[in-house]
Amino acid sequence: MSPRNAVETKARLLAAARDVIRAKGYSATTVDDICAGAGVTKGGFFHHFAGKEQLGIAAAEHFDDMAAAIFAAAAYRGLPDPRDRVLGYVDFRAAMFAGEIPQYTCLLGTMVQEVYDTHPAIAAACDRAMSNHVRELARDIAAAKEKYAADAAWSPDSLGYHMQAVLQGAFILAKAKHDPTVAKESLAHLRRYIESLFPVPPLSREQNTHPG
Amino acid sequence: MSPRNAVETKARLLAAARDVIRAKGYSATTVDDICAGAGVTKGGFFHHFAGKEQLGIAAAEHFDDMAAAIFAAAAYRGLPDPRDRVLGYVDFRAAMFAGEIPQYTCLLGTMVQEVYDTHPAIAAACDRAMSNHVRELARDIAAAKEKYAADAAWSPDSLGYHMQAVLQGAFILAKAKHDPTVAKESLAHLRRYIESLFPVPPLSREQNTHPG
DNA sequence: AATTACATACCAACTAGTCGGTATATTTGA
DNA sequence: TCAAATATACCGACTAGTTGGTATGTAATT
Repeated sequence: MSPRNAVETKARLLAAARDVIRAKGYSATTVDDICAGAGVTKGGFFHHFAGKEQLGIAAAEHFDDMAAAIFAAAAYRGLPDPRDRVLGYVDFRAAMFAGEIPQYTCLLGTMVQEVYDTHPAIAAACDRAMSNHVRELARDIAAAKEKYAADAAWSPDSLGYHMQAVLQGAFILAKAKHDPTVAKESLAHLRRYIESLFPVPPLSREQNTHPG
Repeated sequence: MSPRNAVETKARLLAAARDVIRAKGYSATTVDDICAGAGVTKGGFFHHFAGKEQLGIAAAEHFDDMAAAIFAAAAYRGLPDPRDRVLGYVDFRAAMFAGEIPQYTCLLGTMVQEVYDTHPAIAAACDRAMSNHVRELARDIAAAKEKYAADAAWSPDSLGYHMQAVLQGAFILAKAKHDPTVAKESLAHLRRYIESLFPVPPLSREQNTHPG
């Protein structure tokens, strides 16, 4: 809360944008909403951002950075087998479905749904952020595929995007029902699918848990 | 375009709402937008709807009715085997990913994403419409499950919702990329999953295509 | 004649963005 | 070292335009 700290004020504005937009959507959130959430006046807002659209772009990039940090630090990332890391990602996301809806839903999907046609610059920022996330995920997917399903026809990227699709759709279900139960069941289906894509050889399971 | 036809005017307003909201989102579409799309003035709009929120609710119900008619008339509905009908549904939806984005995306998912917290009545209408759709779908799923995977742990409803989740997520991917390619690949993953859920006995396939 | 189905004109509230001003840092100059 | 000068960070009132909604009028239908 220290005043006259530009980086911190900007961070508060971005955090407020992240929370308010996830709760009300991009179009319905006013810059006054964000100012109130950040404890800044309009003058301060427009000192840091050229306009509402610029804030949307910056919020998408900020969200990507935050997400990257969270997933990089998650425990499942330390698992030796890439198959376990991919499944661990799904479990990690499933465990997030708790508390208030705006806290676990995705700013990128919420924004791009509304503005894909009216604000192409925001849509492009959301695409970049989502693709960054998929790229990280696809590294583990590619490693697991090489180990357990080298000849399969699908690409690691397509599975990474499919996982994002299930997540985004699960968020919509949770919003429609004001309840994450059905959304979590959808993630359970996704997990079962991924398990089936990477069949574990019954006898050599112990050996396969070794890295490499 | 015949004037003084109340039902047709209301239908034009609902059609305009369906198209404009899918293109711009609920919050960003003004009632003037809808009036312009329907060729009606504001007085006419407020004669038919008590307010913008009432229109949103009616649009959700209208969308459900329209979708029900489309899927009831689709060719795959005539297939004798329920497994083929479930897979036929996925193929039917995949084939829809063509043309302009607002023409194949889902009004319900678009709206509920924005208004789940600010307009609970609209969110409830979207939930009802989506659940109606899933209920129809789950009838075929239940029949296929009884025939091919009677002992499986998942419920027909949960798979129906999972299929909707993949579709809703695929729409978001298509919007982010302004391209349906990745979205269609996600549906291909969904199809592969459903195939694996209903394993066809290798020798008795001919017999199994008989109804009953 | 009465009701329905619209059109037109209008309003109060709200919205993104502007603008002049002020308080705090930071740099400069002696 | 310490002002003076300048740049940065932020405030809050204001504006031009937009928005959902209303009040009133009028032509067609019953």
